[in-house]
Amino acid sequence: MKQRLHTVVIVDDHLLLSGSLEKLINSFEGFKVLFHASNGKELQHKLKANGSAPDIVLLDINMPVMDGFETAAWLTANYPQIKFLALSMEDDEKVILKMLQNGAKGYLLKDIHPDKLEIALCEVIDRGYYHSEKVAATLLHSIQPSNKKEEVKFKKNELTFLQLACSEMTYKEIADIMNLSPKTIDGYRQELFNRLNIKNRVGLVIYALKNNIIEI
Amino acid sequence: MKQRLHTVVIVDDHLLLSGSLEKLINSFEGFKVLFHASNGKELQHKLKANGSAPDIVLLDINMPVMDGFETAAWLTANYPQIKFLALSMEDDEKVILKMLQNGAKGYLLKDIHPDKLEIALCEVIDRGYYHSEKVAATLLHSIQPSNKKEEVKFKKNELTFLQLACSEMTYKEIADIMNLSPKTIDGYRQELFNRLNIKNRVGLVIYALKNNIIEI
DNA sequence: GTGATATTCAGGATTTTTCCTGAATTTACC
DNA sequence: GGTAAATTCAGGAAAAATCCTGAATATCAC
Repeated sequence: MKQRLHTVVIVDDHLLLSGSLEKLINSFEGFKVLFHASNGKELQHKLKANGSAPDIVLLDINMPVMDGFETAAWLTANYPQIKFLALSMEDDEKVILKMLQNGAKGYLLKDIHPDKLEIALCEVIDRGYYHSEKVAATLLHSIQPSNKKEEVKFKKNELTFLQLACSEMTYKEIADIMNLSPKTIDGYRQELFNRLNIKNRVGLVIYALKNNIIEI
Repeated sequence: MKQRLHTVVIVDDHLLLSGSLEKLINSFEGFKVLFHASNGKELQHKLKANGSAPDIVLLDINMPVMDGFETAAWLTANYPQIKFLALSMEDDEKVILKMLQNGAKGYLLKDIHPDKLEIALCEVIDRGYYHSEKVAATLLHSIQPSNKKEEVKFKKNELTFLQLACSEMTYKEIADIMNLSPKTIDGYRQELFNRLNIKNRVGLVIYALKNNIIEI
């Protein structure tokens, strides 16, 4: 005979995906979707309203209101018994690591084959986690060449300056906004040029974009 | 009694979405998914191999190998009897217009409710097209203020300069590469500043990024 | 406190960017 | 050919960015 149904909750702002995912998951033997939420806040409310917690949460990362990172942290803190899998489009190494650090039991790319999803759900139930070859490789890679490129950290003022430098403001105007002397701003600039190994302000903009420090 | 089944083909590189979409669509009355393709090239092959053409194609826009625009043009040219709906994450006005110009019978955002998909499919069968309120509004907007912001075109040299300006090179270095006097480059710069209404080189970089003139 | 370190800021100089005007040359068109 | 328009380029100057060194101040550990 079959064991009881494992319950799943889907958190994703793309209704079309979450809706059709539900059909797919319900077609798997032994799994049933309890409900959806389109962001973390909604998940919080529905979990509180709904008495019973699901076995598994499928958690999208890119969401409005309360994104996957926050939601992951909250789930880990408040519902440690719920196992959740991160669901995302891109395989950004930093993003993967952050989600796993926040307690995700696995990381699924949205371009996987549907059969893989069934495998992943079963493995999470049976072994407590699921890691695709791709993610496993990423994990391996993340610990190997860590000595090569050391972490670049920014102090709060440096970050503010970096963001403001990606605008049409002059350094003098930036100094006014930050309530600092233009000479201090010049110091920030010089320090960043050295640390990031760039030659001019355009380099700053490119760096900020590549490292997701600003959006355009 | 029910009329014959309407056939659907899904073209999307996200297997998870296309796989679960299949379940969803098959659950709609009167619709059946024939097959998937993960890009335009694959669709071409499968259409040729498969004798019968589907009634409807759901066409993702962002795909590798052969994207939605190319595929749309090819479908319109070679299979005019197939009605296809564009499927996308973003509601970029230019993208919507381009797909509709290329023959799409409608434009679906991936965050719509699954019920909307059923409505869209039925309307495409019955009326030949489907336009959500959002897309209809975009269409309206695109024809109204068209007189306000006129098209911005670039000459070949201007474009080259614009791209090179988004680097750490000085204008003198750019002039050397383009085999022109630094004063000519200065002329390009000034002309672009005026036309694009920007104040400095950072503005150029931002403009180039926003308008997909460069990639980072 | 006291020394070490980090932060803020100045002086001063050079390079680059930005701006304005106009001239020489090329191209387009009738 | 001749005229209009576009393109290329110069002179010259002000503003901004870039670079280097060092000093005053604040912060922190002990």
